[in-house]
Amino acid sequence: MTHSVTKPMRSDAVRSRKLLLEAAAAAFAEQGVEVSISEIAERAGIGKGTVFRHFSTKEDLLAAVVSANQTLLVTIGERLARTAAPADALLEFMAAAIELQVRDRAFCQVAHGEARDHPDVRNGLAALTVVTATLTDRARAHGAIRQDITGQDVMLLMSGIFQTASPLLPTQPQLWRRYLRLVFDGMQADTPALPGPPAAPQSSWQQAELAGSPITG
Amino acid sequence: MTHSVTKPMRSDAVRSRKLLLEAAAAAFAEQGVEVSISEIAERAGIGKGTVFRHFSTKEDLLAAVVSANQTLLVTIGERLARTAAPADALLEFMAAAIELQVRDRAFCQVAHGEARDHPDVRNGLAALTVVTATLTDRARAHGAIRQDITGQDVMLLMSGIFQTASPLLPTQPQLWRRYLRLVFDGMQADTPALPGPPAAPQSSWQQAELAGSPITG
Amino acid sequence: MTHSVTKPMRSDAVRSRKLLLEAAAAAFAEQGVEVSISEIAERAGIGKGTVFRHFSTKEDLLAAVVSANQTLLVTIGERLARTAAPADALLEFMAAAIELQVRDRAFCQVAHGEARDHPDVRNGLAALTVVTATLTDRARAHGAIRQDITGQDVMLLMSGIFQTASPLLPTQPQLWRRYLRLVFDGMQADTPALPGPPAAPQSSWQQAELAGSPITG
Amino acid sequence: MTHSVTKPMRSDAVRSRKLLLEAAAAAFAEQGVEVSISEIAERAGIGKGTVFRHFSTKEDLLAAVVSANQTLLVTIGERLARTAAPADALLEFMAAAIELQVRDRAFCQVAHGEARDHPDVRNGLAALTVVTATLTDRARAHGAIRQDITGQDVMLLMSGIFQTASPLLPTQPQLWRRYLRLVFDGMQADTPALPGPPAAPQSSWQQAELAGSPITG
DNA sequence: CATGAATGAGGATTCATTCAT
DNA sequence: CATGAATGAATCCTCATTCAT
Repeated sequence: MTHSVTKPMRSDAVRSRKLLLEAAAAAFAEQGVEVSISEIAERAGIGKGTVFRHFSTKEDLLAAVVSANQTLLVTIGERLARTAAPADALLEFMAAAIELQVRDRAFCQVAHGEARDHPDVRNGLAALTVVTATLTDRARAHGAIRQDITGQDVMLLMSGIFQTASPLLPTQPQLWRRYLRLVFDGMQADTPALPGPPAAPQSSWQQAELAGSPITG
Repeated sequence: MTHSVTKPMRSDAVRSRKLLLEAAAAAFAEQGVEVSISEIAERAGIGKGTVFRHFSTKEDLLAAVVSANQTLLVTIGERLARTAAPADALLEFMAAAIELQVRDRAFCQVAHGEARDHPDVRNGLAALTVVTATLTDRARAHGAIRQDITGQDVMLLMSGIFQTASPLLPTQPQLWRRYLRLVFDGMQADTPALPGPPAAPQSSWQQAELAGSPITG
Repeated sequence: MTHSVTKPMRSDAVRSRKLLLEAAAAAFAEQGVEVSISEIAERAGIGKGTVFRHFSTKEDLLAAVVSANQTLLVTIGERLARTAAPADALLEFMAAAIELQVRDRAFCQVAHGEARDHPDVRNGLAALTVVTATLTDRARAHGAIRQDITGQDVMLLMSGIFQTASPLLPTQPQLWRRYLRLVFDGMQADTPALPGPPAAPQSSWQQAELAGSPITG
Repeated sequence: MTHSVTKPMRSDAVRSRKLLLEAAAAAFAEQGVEVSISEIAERAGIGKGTVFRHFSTKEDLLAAVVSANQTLLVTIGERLARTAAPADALLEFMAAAIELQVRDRAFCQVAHGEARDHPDVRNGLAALTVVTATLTDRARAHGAIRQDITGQDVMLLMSGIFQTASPLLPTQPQLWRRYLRLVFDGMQADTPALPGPPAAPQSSWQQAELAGSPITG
């Protein structure tokens, strides 16, 4: 990940990389993963070749953008875990995650499998899983949410909420708050246990892949 | 809709069309709208040209698959509205919709704008909106859900739930039941009003298009 | 060409063939040789398969239409040769040919090589060449045109005139009369001999093909 | 037109573009507008993608080839207007135009409407119209041609002559001289006025389009 | 015999990626 | 090292022709 043993980047290369990542983040967010490398390069004001100098495939670039978001979220989650009360910390974390992602078309696609095999994305997801579990466990321990909710449930619910609100984002940019509130109410509901086991940990993605889709068979 | 005056289809054409629609439904569900016509044709065991004989563009084919799903849902919803108690009707309708769509990758993309301009899809959505509103209004009138939930909210929540559960579908095909329960609990919660206005009716999609995205600006 | 030894056509087949030829003539005239067999069949009110029952390739159909025009012209030319004065006969023949063809987009394309290899077209052209030469020779013998104009020249000039006027046909349908008059004046001009030899007889088309194009080489 | 502020093209791009334009000109000339991009690319010895890098549609490529010819002709005409006597200037201009175009199958198709809507072609045609009118007016003013011949007539006649001679080009490449002479004699003929009004100025093409074809109705 | 359903080769175009400048 | 020119595989779609009904 880091380049501590390699020669340090030239300053213009550093600048190019920054421009590229910003442009890519914006482009992926607006248009989804189908946006072309040409357009990203143009938005960054650099040449197409330079994109491939920094990231040897398009998927690497996407993974870099996605994992930067993941890292940011992890940081936010860790801070909240240290500074906020259990219930507040979890709710604020979910709000932050959703607000960050609701504007991001590519993130929805990633949630559905795009680039999920990339090491950086996988690592980011693992870190995110850890911090989400921490926050969830604290909230659960303090009775702020029902007993049968796991960190993995929370991760999926965050993803679901932004996807719920995403279609109407242009006209109702705050709609996600409505559904976050509703879902959080559900997370606190004092009703019989939720049906089925909680979501399995992330490694199930790999198993899923190996197993083949039950739809096809 | 019906073609009572038209000559009936030849049996081989009927068979081809059936194979095609099944193959297309499966392919779109598994791989999303990006799946190629060639692959669909191959899976159906027919020639590429035959696909275009039945649907003159790829988008028409997608719209046919999507609107068939929409029609099925509308039928289910209408039956439930006649036969089931208000709260049960709504819950069962949501369950049916989610179960039908959770397996469908293309449906997620449609929820995010793909093919939404196709007349068949638009009509299907309108019909779906009507029946969802009916069921929601009944449930609300009977006090089965909180007062500030609209049919449009329900449509978005259904879409969100299947998208929540979709990533883990291969290993945990029943996971959506968990989140449907949780959301339905949230829909019944006796807490202060949900923040913000409910989702605007569907026509806001068009307005959104005209208004341009606030993200880009 | 004729089917004297074969079984006579069924009356519905005769009717289909007539409808087909009329529709094809109109379609080729309006849209050129690129018009699709589907459209021709539809205009004729018959099935696509029936087109191929009557003409086993599209080129055969085109050749039939073209050679019907050629035959008609030959008939007109032969009558004029019998009934009109030499100069009038030639001028009227040219007028008839141009008027017939000026509306025909496909004919321009045939003039430039399309279907020229088809036996029927070749035969029609041969017959047309004969009658044109007859009329030209008579006119020349009577001093109605300059001595160095041949029948082949006249054939090419007819073709050129309708192509001159063709682009403006929609707005000025009578424009060809203007250029026929002008060319006919040129054919009578009392000036030094025209440069170069007259056009060679039609067989040169074949030689041309074998020789390859001087442009490419 | 010129790109004085733009970065100069890279030498390899210049070479590709030159190869492409030459190959395209030859291919369109020989085979007409129906020639495939694949074949053009192959003849140019470049990849298919490179064609689209230089011209974003096939029609743009065709327009580039056609308008290069138009520009060349305009230049020739303007020089002749400055340097030659009125009658000679017109005759030489017609000769140059015909010689340039007689080899060009695509040009015939353009004369019949192909690509006429492309801005470059339209502009080229307008410029060609202007210079032809200038030369024609001078010749008429000096009594070198009859009074009722307009520039528009001359443009159509040039087009007609090369189309007259085009079919026999491979075996008789100089045949057009024969018909140019004949037509020019006709343009000088001292006979009663030519029938009908002269050809309308070029804008009639547009009117024609709007009016619909009298053939179809 | 007529029909139109099925076919698949072929065409224009896009775009991630490679490589000469 | 940055650039953008070149590449060609892959995509959607058309249409002459074949063949089952």
